[in-house]
Amino acid sequence: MSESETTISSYTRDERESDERTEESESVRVCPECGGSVVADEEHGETVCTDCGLVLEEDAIDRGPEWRSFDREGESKSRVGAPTTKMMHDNGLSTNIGWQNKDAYGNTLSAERRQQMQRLRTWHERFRTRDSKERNLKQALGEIDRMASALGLPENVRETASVIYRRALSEDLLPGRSIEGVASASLYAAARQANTPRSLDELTAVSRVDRMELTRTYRYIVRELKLEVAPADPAQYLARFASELGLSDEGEWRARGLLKTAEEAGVTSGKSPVGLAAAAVYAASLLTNEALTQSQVSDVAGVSEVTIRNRYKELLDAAETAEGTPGAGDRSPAGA
DNA sequence: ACACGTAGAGAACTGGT
DNA sequence: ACCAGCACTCTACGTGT
Repeated sequence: MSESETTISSYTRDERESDERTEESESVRVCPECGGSVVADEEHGETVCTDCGLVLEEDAIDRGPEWRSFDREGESKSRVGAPTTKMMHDNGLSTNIGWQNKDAYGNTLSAERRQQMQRLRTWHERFRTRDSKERNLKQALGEIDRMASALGLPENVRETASVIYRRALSEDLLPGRSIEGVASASLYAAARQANTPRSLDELTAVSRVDRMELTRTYRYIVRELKLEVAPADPAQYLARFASELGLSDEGEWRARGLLKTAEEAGVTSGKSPVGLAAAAVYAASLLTNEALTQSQVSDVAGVSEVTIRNRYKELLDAAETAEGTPGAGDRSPAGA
């Protein structure tokens, strides 16, 4: 793969350099003022006369190649080519034999040649998706794409689901499980990781597997792949909520402290992170006399007022009990 | 208007068998 | 592997300040 890559890119570079040379030689003109020779100063984006210094054109656009390499040092500066994607079983890097039945010069092929090409296409396709894992992957990614479309999930979720599925495949989690089941579970996990969760019911509505198999498979792959679902840290919501509600820096700081003490007191386990963040913001607004209402916070955070009510008292209680014991050494596990 | 509490329903996870 | 129970959240409603 890397061989063909370097071949292609070096070709591209040569071609571009020769293009530049032609442009340069064509752009030699004569100065209308003094009759001297005119050159393009590409560094400054100007076309100037070398004799009298008259500027004929300025702010020229440099259409040449970039001189920096944005990927790896010393490699091609070319940006040509489609992006690779995990959504295709071969990362979108495969080649295909064209369908037009024309040769490289655009001439139509003879009947004999056409038959030959057709056979080649068939075999090429067979080799491309040769072993069972590749075929498996091809089918699964198709499923993921179909379900994601039906659920209106964005592309990054599909990418994530594809990656999860690939990991499941490479860790041999597939035997004994259906492709559709693992594909559905991957998508479910991906949607949750991307903070655009879909409920199990929504997923089973578009999936070919029933709800039980989905939950079973989902739990299995989460455990085996040690996936981090559930956005672990409530604090990551704080900044957004605080700015949308116009909470002061002081308030945001106190909210962060409330979450920290609550976590150390072990009262956050099992609670929804969004609810905790919302409650922390509300509680902090009370402490700093900023008078945010529960419904304001509820609107921005997307959790009910009831949840805020239930949580914010716990947060304040935890903060009070922690008042006397500023134990920094104690670190209780938040997850369990 | 806002804060607060409660009841009933539903969804997702956990543990027992 | 399956099922029942559980803790949590939501909606809806009523009450108090």
